[in-house]
Amino acid sequence: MSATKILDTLLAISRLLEQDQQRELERRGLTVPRTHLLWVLYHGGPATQAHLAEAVGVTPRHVTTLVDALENTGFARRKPHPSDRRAVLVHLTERGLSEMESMDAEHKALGANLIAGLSDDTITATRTALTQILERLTSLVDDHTARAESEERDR
Amino acid sequence: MSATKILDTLLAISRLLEQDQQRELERRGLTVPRTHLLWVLYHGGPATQAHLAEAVGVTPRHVTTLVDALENTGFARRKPHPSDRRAVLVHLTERGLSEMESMDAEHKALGANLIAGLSDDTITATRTALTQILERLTSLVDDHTARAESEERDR
DNA sequence: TATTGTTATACTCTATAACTATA
DNA sequence: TATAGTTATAGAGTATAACAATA
Repeated sequence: MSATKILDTLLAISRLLEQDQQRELERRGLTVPRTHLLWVLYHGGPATQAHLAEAVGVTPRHVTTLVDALENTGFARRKPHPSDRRAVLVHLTERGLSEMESMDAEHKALGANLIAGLSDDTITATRTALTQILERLTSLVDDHTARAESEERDR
Repeated sequence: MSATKILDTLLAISRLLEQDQQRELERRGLTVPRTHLLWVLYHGGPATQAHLAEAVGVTPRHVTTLVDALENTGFARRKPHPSDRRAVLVHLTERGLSEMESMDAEHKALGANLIAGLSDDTITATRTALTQILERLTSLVDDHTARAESEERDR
């Protein structure tokens, strides 16, 4: 009984989730990074590109590319910032908003569907395990980040 | 207690696993798709590019690009196919082999690390839940694939 | 002087179509 | 005629560096 069984199953689930997500997005004319940006707008309201770069975790330059694409496909729009003439505010169009709403609903349905039929005990134990795994992974990634940064400083 | 809690945790874990993996690969001078190809060579031995395209799930043309990159960085090599002069056999270099071995070891260590300290009952329940989730996701993706294909035929 | 966004350039992943050499 | 791999072309994600306009 290999110790990596759970990790392997998690990885298999990750791949399928990503695969399914990508297909659903493609069907709507979206991509993962663009949707990530829309998601930030959906939850945080109109924002400057500098803010979006920070929130999505890409360079400000790349936000320009993503917003260009989202404007061309009608999911978002730029408008001038009311008080800072350097900046723009990016906001969802009606189409962008309704896509986000329906994706939100699909997400909730999927979550319920995947665990339907499992006993309460099983669900509770799973939640416990996943929470620990998430914590360990988080600290692991933090460690690696710290190490990478210290290596960078050494150069 | 939202029904999407487990799904959200799974998604968070997926993101971290991918993030950590990408950083480890970058440190070694690899990318995810290139590593996927090396992984196939590691487990299946030398292979033609046509076979790799099938195994990795990309176009034969793209295998050319990936193998070019792996040759340039010294992880794999092409050699002529002994009996078919059209084909080449791609095989790991020593460097490619040793990287795969160390990644394999790290993968096993990570799997053990993430669940260390959890009770046997918790682990068993988690395994049950993840197995069901994986099954449901698989059939869901299959459904979506079938639907996409039938839509394609309608065009 | 610092910040916001954009032009310029480059690398990687990925695909389709057309072509060459060989089966 | 079919198969293996490559040249040609293109779209998307992503980054750095240099630059304009504004703060």
